[in-house]
Amino acid sequence: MLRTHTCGELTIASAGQHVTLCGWVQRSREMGGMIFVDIRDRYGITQLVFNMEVNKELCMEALKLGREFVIQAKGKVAERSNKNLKLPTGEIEIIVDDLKILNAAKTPPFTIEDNTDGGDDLRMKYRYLDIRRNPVQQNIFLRHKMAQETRKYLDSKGFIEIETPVLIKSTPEGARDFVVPSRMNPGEFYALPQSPQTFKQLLMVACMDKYFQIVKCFRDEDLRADRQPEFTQIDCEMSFIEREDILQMFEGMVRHLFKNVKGIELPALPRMTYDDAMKYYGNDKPDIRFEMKISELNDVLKGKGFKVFDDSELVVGICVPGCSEYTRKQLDELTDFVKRPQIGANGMVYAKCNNDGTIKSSVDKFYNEDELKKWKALINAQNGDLILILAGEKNKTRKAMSELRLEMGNRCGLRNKDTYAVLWVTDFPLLEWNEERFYAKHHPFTSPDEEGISIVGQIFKDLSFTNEETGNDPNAKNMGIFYEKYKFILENIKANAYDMVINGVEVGGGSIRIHDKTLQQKMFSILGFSEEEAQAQFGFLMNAFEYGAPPHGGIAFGFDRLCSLFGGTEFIRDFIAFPKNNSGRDVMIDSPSAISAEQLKELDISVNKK
RNA sequence: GGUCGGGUAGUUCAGCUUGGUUAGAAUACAUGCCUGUCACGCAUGGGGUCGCGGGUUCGAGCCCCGUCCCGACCGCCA
Repeated sequence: MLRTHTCGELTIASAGQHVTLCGWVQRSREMGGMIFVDIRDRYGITQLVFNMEVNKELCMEALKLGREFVIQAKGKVAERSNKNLKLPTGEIEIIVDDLKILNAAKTPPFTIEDNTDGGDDLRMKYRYLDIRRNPVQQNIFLRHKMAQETRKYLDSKGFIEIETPVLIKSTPEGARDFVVPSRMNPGEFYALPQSPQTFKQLLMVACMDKYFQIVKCFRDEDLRADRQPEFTQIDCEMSFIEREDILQMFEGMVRHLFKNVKGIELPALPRMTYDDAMKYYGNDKPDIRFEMKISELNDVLKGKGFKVFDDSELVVGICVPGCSEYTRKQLDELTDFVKRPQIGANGMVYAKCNNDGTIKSSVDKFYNEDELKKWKALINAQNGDLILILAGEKNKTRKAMSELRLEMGNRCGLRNKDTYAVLWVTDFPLLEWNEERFYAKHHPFTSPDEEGISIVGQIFKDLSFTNEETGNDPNAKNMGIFYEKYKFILENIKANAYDMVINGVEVGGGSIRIHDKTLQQKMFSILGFSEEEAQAQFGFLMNAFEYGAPPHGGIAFGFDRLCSLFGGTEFIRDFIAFPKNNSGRDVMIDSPSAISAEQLKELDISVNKK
């Protein structure tokens, strides 16, 4: 060992000991006759002292030290005459008698300090220096702790960790695949998994019963602050269970994590249906750290001659507590906020519930004081509150109001990052209509709820939904006829699916899966797959279902997001050792990059030159 | 694919509204002084392709057009 101790462990109790420390030079302070050098490693910082009068030669060595030099220092632990109570090791220092420079260092491009002067781009380029900084280290330690506690909990519940392959098969549903050419099979490609979904289901067929994996997944879609092209999931699946078993098991997991990582005892998780989430929060991942629920106001506000409301499908309002004194300027800001193209509202109506009981609105022309009082009652506003109203097409208006609600939550300081509101959102729609066909909202292996299963059965029975009738071809006209006939019914089928939401962030989602080949085939039909396509892409799964598939279901958590939430930010990049930038590039290793003509030839691939 | 913001010293930024002297500050770095500092202090100094290309103008860091890069968001993310 090159060291006897780390830079974070020596205290007054060690005074008098002769020790050897290794680490990086944080900073040196030259005082003429004395030199103080802070030496840093993963564990902390310790002060080294050199004295001109005691050992001039050693001081001359110490003067050569620059920031981030790697050194080994031997010396005696001594109590400081001037203690620094800000440091855990601040009561002692090392009176150095031997100093070795293990490696010199160039001056780093940014300061290695908690509040660095480096910008994001530069820090990513020199991520190995960035990671030396304490806040980044803390994030990485947090992630480690989260992973260990996750394993501890799941292991204690009898889950076994099984690795699934990374080189798999491209499928048309869902996100774009990252694709890997196969040299041995020219012209053919593997795909990297978007999730180990089908493999974990096959493990259930294989009697593994309770499976988990902390696993990298890949999606070739545009990035966000909370989205990376490669990310980590806590992927789980169980057999012989119902929805309730999964909710209990993983409520237990998140409670375990909060307790053991954050020291927080979480209350029992509330549950909300998707329909209620959309109605009251305008969003399927509501932030319930604060109330400010959305009220639907059609009954009272429509039909009074205000054309904007009268022509709207939906009029919604929120009551912002204590904001009746908002100025014209602030209200204009909010109007601009909701009119931004990303939000897309046409305007905003407000009503101030003044402290004296009067109400002043932006539509006084159309609504008298009595009408406004009805608003106030309907929305349950108090004197001093501000009512904000948006109107328009239902989904768009809900979405806009959701954004406005979150903005007002921010403005009112109701979205504290140290407060955690965790809930389950349940009963999602099974299918989503998109222009010409249905897509699975969760994924095509999701089971409809009990009612949905019988509806699907009924549809196929009614119709004798056979190949002759529809061709089972998504492009065929008769598929269109099928959709036309059953769109409304299909749209309203609920999935046996659930999401876990923390502070307005979807951290996990799962479902009870289909384990019956026939039902799975029907689902693929509804999604517009021909029998041949379904067989070609998912035959391996449906074949497996013929050999005794147990009822099963599971869930997957976005591990990076979970870590970032526990760390109090929404930037998952901060919790990934080597993240990609906005354009999917790793600026440190400069990837992706071109490959050689030789490699291309071996892979039988040609690239279009720009 | 789209909207918005940004790109000026090693680094983080100011300067741009209203074009005009040698482009500034902080920090980092270098040198000197300093025996109890710990964001040490003091003094001195070096350091600039104002992202790139074009245009307008007597004159462009500043105005216009294009382009590249970075960030946030919308679309997208079963």
